[in-house]
Amino acid sequence: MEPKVKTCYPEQVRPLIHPSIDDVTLEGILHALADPVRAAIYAQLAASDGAATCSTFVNVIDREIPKSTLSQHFRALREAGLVRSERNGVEMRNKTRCREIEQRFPGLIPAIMKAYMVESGEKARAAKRKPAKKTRAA
Amino acid sequence: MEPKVKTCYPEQVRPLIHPSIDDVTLEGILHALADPVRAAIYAQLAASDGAATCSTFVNVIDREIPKSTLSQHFRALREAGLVRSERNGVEMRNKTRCREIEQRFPGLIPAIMKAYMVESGEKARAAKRKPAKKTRAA
DNA sequence: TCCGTAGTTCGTAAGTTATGAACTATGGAA
DNA sequence: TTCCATAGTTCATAACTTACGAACTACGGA
Repeated sequence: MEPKVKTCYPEQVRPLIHPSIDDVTLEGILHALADPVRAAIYAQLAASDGAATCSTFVNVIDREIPKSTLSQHFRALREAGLVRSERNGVEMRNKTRCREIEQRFPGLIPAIMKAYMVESGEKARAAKRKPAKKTRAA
Repeated sequence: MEPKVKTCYPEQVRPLIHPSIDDVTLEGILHALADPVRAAIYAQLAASDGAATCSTFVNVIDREIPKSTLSQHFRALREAGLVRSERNGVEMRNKTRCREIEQRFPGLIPAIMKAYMVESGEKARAAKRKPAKKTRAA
């Protein structure tokens, strides 16, 4: 019930946490990308690195993802060191930190993304063959 | 409370589940290797692929891992398609399926293992610098 | 000042994981 | 044979993690 000061520097109030590249761990990266939604977000972000906003991804992976869930996924990617987010007015700009990660773990992200493409190619082909089912759900 | 038939073919009773290589997923692999204990087991198994038993790994990662936990970790690695286990008398022989995975996701496992080595190199160096603390635990 | 948009936080329900205790299977010794 | 030790598995449960709706904050116009 405190009067609550309204500051002019929101970044200081709710700072976005970005680990330094030296604190980025393999465990964190694998865990973050082991989630299919986050992998899809990351892949799409990497493919079109013009700094996309969060709400761009409401429909990755062919189902609607609630705002709050998306927000958590972005936090996970950010705190794993995979993306860098910057507030820009009312929205957020997200970019991959692939350059930095490439220096720390050379070849890791490209290999994972390549595997991701292999798999999504397979899925697309399977979906074309019998278009009734979509990948798994009834 | 049934009399319970004792069969001569235990493999048929409690079969070990190994996915076919086509059912191995990127998600499964990343999830399995995102756990530090499993990553250590896999790395050690990959380095010395002479088919190690489970109990060899009671002390990976500088703390004792309970048998039941180890058993679950091996199951996770097996069901992710990362290792193949064969019963051999009273024990189990575990080998990596790296050859197969390399065909399906070329470069993936080598890149992860390389990153793993980068990180464990760092940890070893840090531990040498101040030998009091061991990597994190009190 | 009010409104709409973009995201975050919180509480909770659902799912996952770790581990001790009890169990199964196997190979050898008595 | 029967008994024992060894190697792993299964089960129950406590601890942790995750997903998502509701309520909230922040910003930029009208």
